[in-house]
Amino acid sequence: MSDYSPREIEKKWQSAWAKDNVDQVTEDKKKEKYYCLEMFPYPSGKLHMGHVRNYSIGDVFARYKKMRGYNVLHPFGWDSFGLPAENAAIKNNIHPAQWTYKNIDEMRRQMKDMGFGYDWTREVMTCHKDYYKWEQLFFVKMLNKGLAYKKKSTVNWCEDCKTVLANEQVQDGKCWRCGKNITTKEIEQWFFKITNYAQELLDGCDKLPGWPERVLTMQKNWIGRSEGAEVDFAIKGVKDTKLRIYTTRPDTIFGVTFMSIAPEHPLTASLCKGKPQEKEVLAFVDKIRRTSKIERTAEGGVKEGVFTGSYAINPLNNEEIPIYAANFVLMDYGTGAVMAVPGHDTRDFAFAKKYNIPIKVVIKADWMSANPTDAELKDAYVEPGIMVNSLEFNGINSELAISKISDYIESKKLGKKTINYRLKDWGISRQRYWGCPIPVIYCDKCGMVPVPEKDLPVVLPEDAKLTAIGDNPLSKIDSFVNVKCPKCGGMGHRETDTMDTFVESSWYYARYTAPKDEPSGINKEKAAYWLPVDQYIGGIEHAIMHLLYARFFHKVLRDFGYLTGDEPFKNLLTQGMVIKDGHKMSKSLGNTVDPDYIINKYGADTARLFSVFAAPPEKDLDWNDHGVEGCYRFIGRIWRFIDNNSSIWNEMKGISVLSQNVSAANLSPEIKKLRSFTHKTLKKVTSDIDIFGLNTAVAAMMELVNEIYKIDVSKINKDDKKVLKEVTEILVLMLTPFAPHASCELWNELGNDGMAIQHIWPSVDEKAVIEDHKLIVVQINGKVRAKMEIPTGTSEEKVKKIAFADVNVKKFIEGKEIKKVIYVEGKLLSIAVSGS
RNA sequence: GCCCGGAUGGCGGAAUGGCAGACGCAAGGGACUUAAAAUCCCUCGGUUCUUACGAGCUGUGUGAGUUCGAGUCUCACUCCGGGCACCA
Repeated sequence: MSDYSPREIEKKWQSAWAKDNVDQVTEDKKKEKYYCLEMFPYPSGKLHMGHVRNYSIGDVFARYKKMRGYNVLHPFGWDSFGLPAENAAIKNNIHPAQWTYKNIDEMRRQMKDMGFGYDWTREVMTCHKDYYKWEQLFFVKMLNKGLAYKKKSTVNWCEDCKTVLANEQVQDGKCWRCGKNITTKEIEQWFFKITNYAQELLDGCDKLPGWPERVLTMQKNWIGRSEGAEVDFAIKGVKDTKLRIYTTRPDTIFGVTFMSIAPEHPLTASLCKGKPQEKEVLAFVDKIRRTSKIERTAEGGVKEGVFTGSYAINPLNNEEIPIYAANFVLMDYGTGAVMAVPGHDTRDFAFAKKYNIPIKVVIKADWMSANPTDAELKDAYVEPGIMVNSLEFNGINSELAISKISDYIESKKLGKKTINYRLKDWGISRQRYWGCPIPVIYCDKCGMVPVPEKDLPVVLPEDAKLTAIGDNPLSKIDSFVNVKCPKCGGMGHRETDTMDTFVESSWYYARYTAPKDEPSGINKEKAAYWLPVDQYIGGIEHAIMHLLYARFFHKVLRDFGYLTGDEPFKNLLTQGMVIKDGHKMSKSLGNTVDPDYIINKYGADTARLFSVFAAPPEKDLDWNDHGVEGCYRFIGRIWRFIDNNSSIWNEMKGISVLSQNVSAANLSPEIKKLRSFTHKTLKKVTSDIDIFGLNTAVAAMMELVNEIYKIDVSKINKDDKKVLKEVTEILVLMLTPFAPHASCELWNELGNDGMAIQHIWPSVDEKAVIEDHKLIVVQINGKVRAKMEIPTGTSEEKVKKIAFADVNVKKFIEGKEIKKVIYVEGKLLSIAVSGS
């Protein structure tokens, strides 16, 4: 063997693996399955270190599981629809498809250079009709079930470019292309009724013990279940119309001193009609309508409102209360109208102070008087307390009053108890070209008609002219738009909206189980064998949207009979970002590191090793070029050790030594110690990988190599050599998931046939791990004063006796009173003393 | 504003309530070499005392607390990062 030159051996092994199809899997009922999945990438053009890290973590884990004997599904694909392809198309005058496929080819080459063990026969590309036609089928089914529907909704709109803008295309409230202030526009859009599943998605959070707690917390908060009541307030001087509000605090209803309604509320216009305030209110509504969604939420909490001129009547005490239109009330949450209680809500309090609205206390804390002065009431009192100023409810606890008042409201038919969710339906319409066409045709006679299953896929036409201005390019392709109605045969026109790319990534994990399958898109038997995904790995940025949408889709596909089980991902690992120079690595900041450079200089094994060694997977990784060198040296040290001792491996050729029962009698003490250390390391590496402690697993292997280097190989006997081979084999096998190329090479160099990656994971010789001596630390008043090597199993009495005989211990307890002695078996003796 | 994280040497990081700083990087020293690179070995939180061997004190963002014992648990605070849909 020669010097470690990674690129040569990596190419050699990559082609050997490909030739033998080592990573292809089929359903095998005899083996336990394991589905390991990393989030698929958007083919932006080049792999970045974030990808390298994500896929290295996944590959270590998948290879480890294979060595543990599982039937491992480890697939890969491309999330290949989306906005960047359209932008590139406009900028470089290249078709989005061409740009995308070119990027995929380049990135696939890089992925293969990294030596990731994917079953490439299962590769999917979401922009291919063989993938998205199934999505169109699911859409039609959802439409028929009422899970897909259309409603009016607002989008960012640039008046100059006459185009809809994604949030990303709005910068500081301005159009990124022309710089003009953007406005909003109401258009008909498609939605998925994810809210139908709100409760199940919430309940499911408690059935996912393999997910990080913080991701579940975020999802729960996002779904945002709240219990409250809807109450109808009459409007003074208006007969049939009532103003319906939603509140989570019915206990504060006697403290209402004004009402806030959303500017877009359908009643706003009529409430101010003919009043002196009409002009002002309409101007306010117009201003809010024109502010973009982003701006409106990014205003930094400036609360604004105008009095509409109308009054509502509190149904519980008949008080007249002014109605305000307010910028902070949202039309798409609750009922779009809020009863405002400044005495017990901080936001209402601030608003009341600003507009000089009275503040009324209805819940009293111990320190409060029933009618506190302004000086006394510096802020809203939001805690529970005793009810006051609330007629027959006075004197009871406010928490009890919530249900009492709700019951009262229901019994008097003034409103009803309700459960609300913050979760909104998922808007999937995009006025974009590079996406999955929504399979619907509009006919003057028959109305909206879904495309029949036999006519799917609705193929995205290739001859689109992409520009940054004007309507969706699809709407300008006559051959696409003008089609016959599937129902009556008369002329109709196609829907030109395409779907949000989150739709593609919501079910790809299921498609991988049978990626070529016809005619249903998901093969039930194969999906049932492989799903759920046992380990899902991806960035924390997908903690809410992607993961929630995929969970939703899984439930929908389950209800359609495609899938079994309620959840798609059993265990989830959210990995941190790759940081350089204090910032997230990104093209725009110019602090990217090219993986090709690392691979060419140090090899894929080093790149893989470093990306899992430098930080624990869940944490952000601070990239440092020097650190890479250390991992390269580590592989080099193993390489040289094996190379320098080839005579030993030759001598041992054909002798199986792995985890043998070695008779300790003939071994020299150092070798005996080394064997024990090796099995301890194996135990640690195994349990570390199981819990994704990949950085400490690598550190443990480095320690083992340091120990191996302490052995003087020239002085060891024949039995010692056997053990040395065992030790080295265990090391190489442990290294295999991390650095598969070098490991395969070294495995053969040790005189073994076959591939290390197909070898079974070594097992721990528990006997070798047992220690005959234990190190006992002696603490006096919490400070370490002595360390003692004591034979394992020594009695507490004897340990104490030895400790108290220690010179240093004596020094620190001399002349002092011993208050307490605590012994922790085989570990520590703690002595508490007092006095001087 | 709300929610979720985090803070340990010059740096990345390690530590079931039990020896703080494993492992790696950087730095310094030595061996090998004509030399350099590579490699191999040693030292490496701060500080005081000691010729030395060594011994002591101090130290995990700040301040309290619980405990024989706290980086780890509790409370209050400071700073940093991430997320957000002003949620009635």
